[in-house]
Amino acid sequence: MRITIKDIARELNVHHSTVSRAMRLDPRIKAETGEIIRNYARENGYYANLNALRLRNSMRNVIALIVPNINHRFFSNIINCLAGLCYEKDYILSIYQSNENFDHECSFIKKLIQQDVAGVIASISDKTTSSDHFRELNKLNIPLVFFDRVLDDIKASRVTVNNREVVESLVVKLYRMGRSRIAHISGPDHISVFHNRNEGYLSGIRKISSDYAKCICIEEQFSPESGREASDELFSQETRPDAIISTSFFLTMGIVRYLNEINVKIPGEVIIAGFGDKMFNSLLNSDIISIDQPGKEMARVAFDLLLDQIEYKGETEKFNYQDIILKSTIIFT
Amino acid sequence: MRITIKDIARELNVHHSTVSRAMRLDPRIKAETGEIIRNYARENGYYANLNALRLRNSMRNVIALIVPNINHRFFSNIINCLAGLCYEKDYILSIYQSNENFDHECSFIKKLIQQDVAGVIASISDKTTSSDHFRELNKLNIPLVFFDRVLDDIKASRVTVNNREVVESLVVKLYRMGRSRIAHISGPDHISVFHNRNEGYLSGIRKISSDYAKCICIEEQFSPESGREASDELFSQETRPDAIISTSFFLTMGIVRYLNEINVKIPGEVIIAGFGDKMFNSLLNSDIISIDQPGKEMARVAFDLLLDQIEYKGETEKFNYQDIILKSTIIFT
DNA sequence: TTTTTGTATGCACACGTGTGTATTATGAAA
DNA sequence: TTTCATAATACACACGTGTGCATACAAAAA
Repeated sequence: MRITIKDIARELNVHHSTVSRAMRLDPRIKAETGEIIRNYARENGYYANLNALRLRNSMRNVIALIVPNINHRFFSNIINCLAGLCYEKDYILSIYQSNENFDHECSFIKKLIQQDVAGVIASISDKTTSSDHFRELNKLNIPLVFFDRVLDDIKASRVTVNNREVVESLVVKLYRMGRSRIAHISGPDHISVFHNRNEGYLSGIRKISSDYAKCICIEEQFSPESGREASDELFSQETRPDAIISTSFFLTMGIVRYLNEINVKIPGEVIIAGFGDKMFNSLLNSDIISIDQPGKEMARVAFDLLLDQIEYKGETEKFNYQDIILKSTIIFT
Repeated sequence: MRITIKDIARELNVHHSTVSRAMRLDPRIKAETGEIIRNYARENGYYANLNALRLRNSMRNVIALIVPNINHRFFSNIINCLAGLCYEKDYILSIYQSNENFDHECSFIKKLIQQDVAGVIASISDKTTSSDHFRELNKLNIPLVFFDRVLDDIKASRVTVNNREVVESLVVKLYRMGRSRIAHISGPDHISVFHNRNEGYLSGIRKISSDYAKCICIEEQFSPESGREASDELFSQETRPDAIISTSFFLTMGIVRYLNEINVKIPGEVIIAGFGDKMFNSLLNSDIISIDQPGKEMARVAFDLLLDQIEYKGETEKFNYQDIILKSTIIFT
């Protein structure tokens, strides 16, 4: 199959260690011999076997990424950024998609460990409640950084956005814009992201002392349909909302369509604020308020934190895990 | 660091080969001994070293995927599907993003070879004109399948969609709908996908014997801005189009916005047909005709073709490379 | 008891590389 | 020619695992 240093050695009647040294330009090999060997290697398409190298040097140059779903703008953006960063630093990025499946997530951890990865960057599935499988990484001192959807009870750095604060301040801002019946269409409360948004929502409602507080947590996969159903629930009640905060673009799609159908004016009768790209939100209706997540920055910070852990050589117990909270921005125009 | 079979062997006063056999449930190891060993291994968190396994068994369980850009719905959808397929078949999917950069693509090939991957699935960058770097894979008998954006002069299977036919038939259909000034906003002609669409366009125009034929090839990255500029070019000429075929969603965004601004009615005055998700296209205007790419099927077929090559044990020269052309569907509603 | 049969485990090598140390070859000085 | 220093290369082992074969030991048959 592939040619090895032993093949070269046999062919040129030298020892394989000589070939090895020649390839790494070791000065102990005579220049002339080195030339001959390297030429032969080049001409015969020699490639060092990475598995052997890794074994020999216990080399780790793979960074693993676990995400719930690649086919999702937020995550594919993160991947895009991480891919670039890894390329620069000569790491290989191995991507694992849990598909919101807890068992897959567990089995990935095992594979990662076997792979002997340098470190793991992860955003947990929406079924993940226990952190036992991740704790396995701790045991083996494999660096771990969570982003966006995080677990708390485990040694790891975390990068999140200020979900709590941004929703709270959004509620207050909507109140100042004259809205007091503000609804919230959110995700499963056991996921950190949505939990924080829910908390922010409630705390905002308390601040403005409104007696209208409706928070619908969508448990299934976000889709226009579930967005539509949630809005229908809100609008079939006696008191209707005059503002809705939506936690995902696909939900917002359903909400906007529903409102169009029942002829409710945006933003006149109901203001819509949704998490996600301004560009995509404005496709639905240019008056939607967008809460933009700093994906690029998140990737950068997560990567840097992971590298810190990878390069840290001191006592494990003393490592200073970081908990970085980035700011998302509310775009009104 | 991590515990090895040698550590276990030393601890339990047996030979490491005994441990190895015990772990693989070799019947030659006494049940009782096996139990003791496996228990010890479990309790002490033993994980087989994959690099050693790979070296020992010249095991290849990594499939590499090269794509121009992960953060793109078409590709992220493909990745999503491939991730699932790989998971089922116990392959690890290693994803490389060329970022439309030729040098990155070349350097990836080298890394792939070193990695000793089982096979490669690739969609080339828009800068790639030579296939020399991919030919390196041929030399080493590393299975290769192209999808969507393919190279011709190389031993590989290919999965594409019937770009030529679908655009040709679309032109004819638009003609039957009463349109004769059909424009085409496309991508770089040296990329197979766009080349075929362009050919289909021209051939369609010939079929309907129209004397209006405007094909604008966007060379830079697709964006709403470039879509807008292209439409502006079309509409600032004396004869205006009454139908536009757009090659990408982001272009379509720009086109639709431009038409809204200059108050041209869709589909009354101009019919818009765009490649991409029906769901996204209809966000822009529910009357847009969508040309849907069978992403899931493409992933499935590419994966199967790759597995065929991987599992093929006969003479390399005799392998029957496939050239599969899938059908994209035109969605009118 | 000895021989046979079978069972349980150990030994040695292989996979491809890299490196400390030993060995040989080369040339210069004695 | 011998001796020594130095340059050039070979040897042997290690990384962690798996496996054919040899060995050891026990039980059953002779």
